[in-house]
Amino acid sequence: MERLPDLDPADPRPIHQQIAARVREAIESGVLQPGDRVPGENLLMTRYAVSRWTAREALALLANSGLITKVPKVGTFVRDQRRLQRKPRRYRRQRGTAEFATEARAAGLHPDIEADSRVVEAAEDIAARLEIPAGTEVMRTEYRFLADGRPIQLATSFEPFDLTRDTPIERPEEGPLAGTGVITRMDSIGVEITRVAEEVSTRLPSPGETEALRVPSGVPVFCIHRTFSTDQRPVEIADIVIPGDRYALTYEFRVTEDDDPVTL
Amino acid sequence: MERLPDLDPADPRPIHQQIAARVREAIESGVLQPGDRVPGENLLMTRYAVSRWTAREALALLANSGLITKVPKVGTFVRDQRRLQRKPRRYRRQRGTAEFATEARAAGLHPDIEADSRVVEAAEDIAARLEIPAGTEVMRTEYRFLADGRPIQLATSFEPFDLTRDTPIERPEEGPLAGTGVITRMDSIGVEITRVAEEVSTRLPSPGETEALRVPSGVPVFCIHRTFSTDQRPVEIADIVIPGDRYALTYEFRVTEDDDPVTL
DNA sequence: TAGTGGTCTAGACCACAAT
DNA sequence: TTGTGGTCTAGACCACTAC
Repeated sequence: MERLPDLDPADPRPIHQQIAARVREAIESGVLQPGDRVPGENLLMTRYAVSRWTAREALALLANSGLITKVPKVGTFVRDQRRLQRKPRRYRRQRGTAEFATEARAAGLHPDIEADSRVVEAAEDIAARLEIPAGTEVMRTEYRFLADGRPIQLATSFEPFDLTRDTPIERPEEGPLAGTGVITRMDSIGVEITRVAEEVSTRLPSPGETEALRVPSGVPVFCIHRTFSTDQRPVEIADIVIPGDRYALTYEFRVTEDDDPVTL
Repeated sequence: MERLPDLDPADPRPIHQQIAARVREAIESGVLQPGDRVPGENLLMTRYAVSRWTAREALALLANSGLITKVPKVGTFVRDQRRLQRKPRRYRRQRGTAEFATEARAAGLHPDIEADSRVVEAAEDIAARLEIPAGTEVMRTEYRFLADGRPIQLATSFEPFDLTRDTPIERPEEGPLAGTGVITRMDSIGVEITRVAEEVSTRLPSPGETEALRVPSGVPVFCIHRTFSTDQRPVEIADIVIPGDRYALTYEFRVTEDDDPVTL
């Protein structure tokens, strides 16, 4: 019945770590395939003659490292580790469609975008990133990106309101240019975006993000701070949160001489 | 003595989650500052009249989300959430020094690099990324990057051995060009690198990485697959592992017309 | 020596899913 | 109905740190 090997009495590690190692080896060697049921708490208790806590802790180790998923009242299963999607990050003019929708369709998924815009006063950190005084009016837009109905990306963008006030693109996701992307929209009011900067960090999701993105426990998220700028000033910043298990971010450059900047 | 508020009997959440929420609020509100001691298991047991397990689970929740650090036999402390270092990613010729050493010195740290090179036969995945047949000889180099003696970055690089065999740069970290970076080294044998691609993913560290990088539990790592190419072919690939709590990756582009690629 | 977190036992009750 | 994981109690021994 049980494929898991015995423990090694000479192993100095705690028992729960040894049990976790046995299960891990079974997964990494392919004995247990993604989606397979992992021996549960009861099974581990009897198999290794340990208490509930020890078995539970062993599984917790694996769940926290993202190797397995616990489904309450159903069982524990090997997680699928594949990264299904890519996020090529290039920025071009005249795109005609926003990044996300293009990517999703390329992956055969039906994209959907929910957006909620309102004018707010810029907080300290937002103001600093937009290089405007704190308290200045900005248009803040919260996005939820859905693929086949599942939320897959969150973003909050800020645009200085003095730029877009009383223009057709006052609200990013309304009007004729909805869904075309920042560069196209800004172009339409004569604002030429020439630079993009992204700062990528990673962390475990907050409880709110766990819920909104439905990420399994133990899966980190990417957090991207993106800035679109003209030659003069930043004109849009966005904070983007992406599940780390479903995306890889790709960046490409061309190497140039000396102090000349990079290109692809 | 205790600043933590009482629990709400009407709260439907499990007790350990409620306790974790109280501690979390104390940290996020600034009552507990980074480095401060967090109420330990014994204190939580008496404060909320719960068992050891409940108190422990509450702290485990916070530790797994990276908010606190448990130090065995010493106590539990609020983790410093600041990202101390940046990793500007630009690639230029004639750099003279490898990326890492420059970055570290800029941050006032003493850099140190350990490297171990050997010739191996390329496995399937490595061969595919280098666009060579599997089994071809490659020079594989394992790096450990230290800052002030602490390991802070791991990398494994692969170079097709037919390129560098019997040249002064056969082993990347030996000879006169040690520490100068791939672009400079390849230049010296007439191989002109013109493109760089990075694919960034994130995950929780493997047990080995946890140990090698000494990352606290609950901290994800960046995993970067980097490819240096000439106009003809890939000439170096590297898998880089970086603690996610100490680095942010920055990428900058210049926006270009239509199908023209990106630049900074 | 007192206090900490690490590890572990041996129980218990629960709601829910699968059957 | 059975089995699952979720939650929780009430103990225990340990090694190590701080004092």
